[in-house]
Amino acid sequence: MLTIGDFARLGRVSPRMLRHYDDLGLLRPDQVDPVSGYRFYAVAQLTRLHRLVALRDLGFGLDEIGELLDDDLPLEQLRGMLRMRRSQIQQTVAEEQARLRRVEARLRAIEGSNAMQTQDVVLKQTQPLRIAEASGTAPGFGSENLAPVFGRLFPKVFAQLDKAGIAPGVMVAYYEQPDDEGTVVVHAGFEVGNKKVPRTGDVSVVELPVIEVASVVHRGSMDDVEPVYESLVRWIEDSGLRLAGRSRELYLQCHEEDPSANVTELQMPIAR
Amino acid sequence: MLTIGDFARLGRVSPRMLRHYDDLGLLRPDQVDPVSGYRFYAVAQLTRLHRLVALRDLGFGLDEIGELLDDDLPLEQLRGMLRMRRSQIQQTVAEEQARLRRVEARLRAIEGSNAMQTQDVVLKQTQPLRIAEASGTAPGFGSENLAPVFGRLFPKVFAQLDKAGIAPGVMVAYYEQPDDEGTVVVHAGFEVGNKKVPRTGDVSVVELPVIEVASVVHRGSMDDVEPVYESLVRWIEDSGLRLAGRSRELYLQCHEEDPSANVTELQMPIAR
DNA sequence: TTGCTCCTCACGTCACGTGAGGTGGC
DNA sequence: TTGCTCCTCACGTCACGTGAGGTGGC
Repeated sequence: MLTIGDFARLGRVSPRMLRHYDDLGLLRPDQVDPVSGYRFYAVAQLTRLHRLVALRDLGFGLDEIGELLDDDLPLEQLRGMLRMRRSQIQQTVAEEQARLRRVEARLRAIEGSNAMQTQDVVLKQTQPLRIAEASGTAPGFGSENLAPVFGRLFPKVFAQLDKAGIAPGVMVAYYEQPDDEGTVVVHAGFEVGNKKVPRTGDVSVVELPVIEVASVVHRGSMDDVEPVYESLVRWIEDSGLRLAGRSRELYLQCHEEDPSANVTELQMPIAR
Repeated sequence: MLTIGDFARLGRVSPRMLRHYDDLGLLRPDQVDPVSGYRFYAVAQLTRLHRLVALRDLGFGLDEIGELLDDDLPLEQLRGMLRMRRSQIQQTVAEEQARLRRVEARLRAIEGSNAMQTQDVVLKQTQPLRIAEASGTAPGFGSENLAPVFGRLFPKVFAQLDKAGIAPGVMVAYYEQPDDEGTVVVHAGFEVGNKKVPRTGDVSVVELPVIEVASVVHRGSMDDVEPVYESLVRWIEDSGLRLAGRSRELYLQCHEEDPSANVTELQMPIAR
């Protein structure tokens, strides 16, 4: 018969763990002194402790170990739990490897001294977004191409909403894949939440799908957005991800008079 | 100015998180209503939230993020923290992959239906072990070869300890690498803790090094140990580890009259 | 009035580590 | 008497999730 300290040394665990396993009913001492409460363990119990530790080292929680220690656990259930554990670990490994790629991308970015730009890139699901929008075409990207199109589209949508008495939400633009000559279809409009919007010829209501994006917040004029997009694309490639479509832009704060105070979120759809 | 709910939706976090970051001083609201305690955020604060989330996604703790969000953090320190993070993640990945191999080994063991034997294998550091021992040679492994040697060695060491008035601890044996003809040097003795043992010609005191072992508890007669050793070796190979020396045996419970109640721990040194 | 959002506690999570405060045998 | 071991609470860990109980504006 062994004291808790001796049994703990034998099993290479702490006495605290043995008390914990006792509390949870996973490994009861062979005997307990009714007066002092001292726990006494039999050497033969080392088998069960060993099994418990082995399962813990496989990453099972103590609640699962409670089931697994059951002597007449059906083999099929053991197999099932091991398979589940396997796929959980596989997922953990994949996640940590992706995280590792992102850390390494950041380290490379520091060397390349574009540290500022990649500080703030975040992977996330987009918020659900229901917008009233109009579309048009621009001969390419860049403020010089897009500004005139936005100049037509936004007021048009705004006027429609105003006429219907709907307060517009955040200003949004998104793009379709440009054709071979670089011509790009531009969608521009405002978030409308769940409000009913009368349909007219030019303005339609679209629910943008919830997708996974790499997102970065740009502060200042959209004239200066080009390098931010560049580093966003580089970040995505550096992180071992793939671009999966054209970007969305959310003009979160937009003052004509002071573009330096503008805040724009750039979202690029990604795939793994 | 945004309420906490709006800002949370924008940043794809929960209001609870924003309150938590406020409590920790990581992201203070732009304004707080002194009467109601309502928090109000500026759109421009999305930059900082984004940076915070990005760092969190790299696996930094919130205490570290507190340092990293400091605007005039020296570049060298940022680099240092990223490198540390990288090596931590690399270690996590390595550990999880090792764990994955062990789970897969268990699954294979189930199919091979030697499930019982591999249930209890555990990786651990050996306990510090100081023993009084004598050595001899046996023509090979197996009870028929070892029993006569043990029959000479154990009584000899026991007698020495008895003469010196020292209570012997657990009975231990370990082996050296067998030579080409299979002849093996056998060491056998008893744990003596820190007690002083008089040195004599035949009995010497040895501190066994603390090493990493794969350990399994065998119950019953040592005549039946062979298949246990076999599955232990298979487990080691299956887990992607290497054998690194000969085994130790700890006879934790040893009754001549009822060998079926015996408890023996088998330890095999391993390397990664 | 009913929802909705906001607020501040405060408990729960997971597997223990770490005292605090006290007891019993050498 | 001094160490050593044992005991039972009970707090702390980490980043929040989840009520509970209450308030304020549409």
